[in-house]
Amino acid sequence: MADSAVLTQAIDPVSDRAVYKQIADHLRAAIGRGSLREGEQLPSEAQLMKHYGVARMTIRNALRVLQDEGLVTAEHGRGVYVRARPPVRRLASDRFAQRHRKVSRAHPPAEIADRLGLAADGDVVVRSRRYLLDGRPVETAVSYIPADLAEGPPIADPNPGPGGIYARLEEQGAMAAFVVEAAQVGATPEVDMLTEGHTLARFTEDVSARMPTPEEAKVLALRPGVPVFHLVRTAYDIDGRAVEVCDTVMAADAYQLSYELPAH
Amino acid sequence: MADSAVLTQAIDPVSDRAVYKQIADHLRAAIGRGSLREGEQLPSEAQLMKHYGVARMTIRNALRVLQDEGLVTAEHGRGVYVRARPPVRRLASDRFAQRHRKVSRAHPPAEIADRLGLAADGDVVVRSRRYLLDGRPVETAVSYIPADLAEGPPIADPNPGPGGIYARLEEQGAMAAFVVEAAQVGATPEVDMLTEGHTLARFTEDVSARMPTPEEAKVLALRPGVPVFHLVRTAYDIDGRAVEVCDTVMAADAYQLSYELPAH
DNA sequence: GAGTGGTCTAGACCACCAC
DNA sequence: TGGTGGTCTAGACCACTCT
Repeated sequence: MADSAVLTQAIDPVSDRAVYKQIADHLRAAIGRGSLREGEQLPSEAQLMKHYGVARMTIRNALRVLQDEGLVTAEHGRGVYVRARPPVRRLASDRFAQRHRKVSRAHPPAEIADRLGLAADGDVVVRSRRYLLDGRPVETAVSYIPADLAEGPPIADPNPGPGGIYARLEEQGAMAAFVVEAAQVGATPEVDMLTEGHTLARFTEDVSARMPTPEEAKVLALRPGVPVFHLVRTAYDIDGRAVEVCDTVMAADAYQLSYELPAH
Repeated sequence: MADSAVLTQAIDPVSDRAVYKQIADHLRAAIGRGSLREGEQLPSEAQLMKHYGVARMTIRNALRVLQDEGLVTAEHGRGVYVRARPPVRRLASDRFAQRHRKVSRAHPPAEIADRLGLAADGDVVVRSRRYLLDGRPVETAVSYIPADLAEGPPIADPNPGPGGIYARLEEQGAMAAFVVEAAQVGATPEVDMLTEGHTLARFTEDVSARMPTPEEAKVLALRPGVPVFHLVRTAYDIDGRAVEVCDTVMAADAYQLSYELPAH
């Protein structure tokens, strides 16, 4: 563990700045200058109480600040550790494994129906899946395709069988398969199925970032202080019809989205 | 204020789930089903203590959970309020005002030099600016241009004068101006200057999301629980040379990034 | 069993806001 | 001036981890 001697500064109790914030500042500075290195354990709460001469809640408030900033993580019964900065990972799609595929037919949420140009009671085929990166769930995705565009057994079968969706589609002959690669995003390698005559022309992607809902935090096993990307991709055919909306939530510490844009 | 009668459920003190989490669950559900509406004030801490029969710290822990999730905001001396969900704002560039322009010449950080294909001691022109949206600072941006590509008075002058940068460039005749619009992003309307012969061909944008550093939170006046977008855009000319790197931090509650991608 | 962080109590004083 | 949230104290018991 880090010796608490690395924390030489004293607290000014008459300062306007709250004591717990001053302590957070000290600890943050110690991390910043490398006195506390990545992965290293911080002094325990008891040690910090003694070192700074304050009550436990004050120490805990200071540590909470650092946790909220994503600088440290607390591990119950073990200690508080300096967190490695979220790694910048370029995604290679082959590192992904898909699990928990689910296909169903339903009425779409209003916002989705709107994007698809459907009536609120229009039928869509819904495909949900979860992506794993090195065994960790990092992304959930739900795609919606108007029911009249998605037909036949493949869409109803979560497991396309040997050769994947391509093979099934070619056997049928009546379907066209499109590899949907969102430019350089790589984040959402996707195969979608549309009935013949619908050639994909373009996509739009709307990207938001926010803190996760409790459910998202649970599903994605997110540590406190990790936001999520919320990405909504709409695919249009050459007639300008929206043929798919894909709604994706990603753990932001596992992704860097990369886009390639023409200067035009 | 919301009547605390909207919170009808009781706490199970023998449950495994921590009491403060149960209380957070109750309040979250009340917000979710609309019993507590956007902008509405929650019962005060004192009322909640009485209602749930717990100590103040327990209530405060519950409220902290909701704050971290971005569902409520506390206002000192006033109360705790249900927060409006981060508005989806399509950006119109004319809503932006630029302030605090600063132009300087320096050695670039290692990562920037790397992207520009420069030696670590190479000179770059650095332009910093801050964008305001409805008077609120929502974005800070720093762009780096290799010094040998950016020449003459305009680049050294934060205030280009009447007619803007274009006019100055045309007067000089030796420079070409490029309007750099990151496709549909709209987030970073940008005018860059390059010496003649450098025609922009494409951009890459790398997008991350994370919690802000304390400094970023201060500069962008971020409320707790609001992450930031970190966007690094690199511009390439037709020869494949990186001619500008723009490093941008944006308040995630003020932005939705929109990208238009060809299906190719 | 010893040490760690997680939760909770029951107080206290303060700064800020609205009336 | 009274009510609000912000900070802080000094305890307590618990669950978890490691040895």
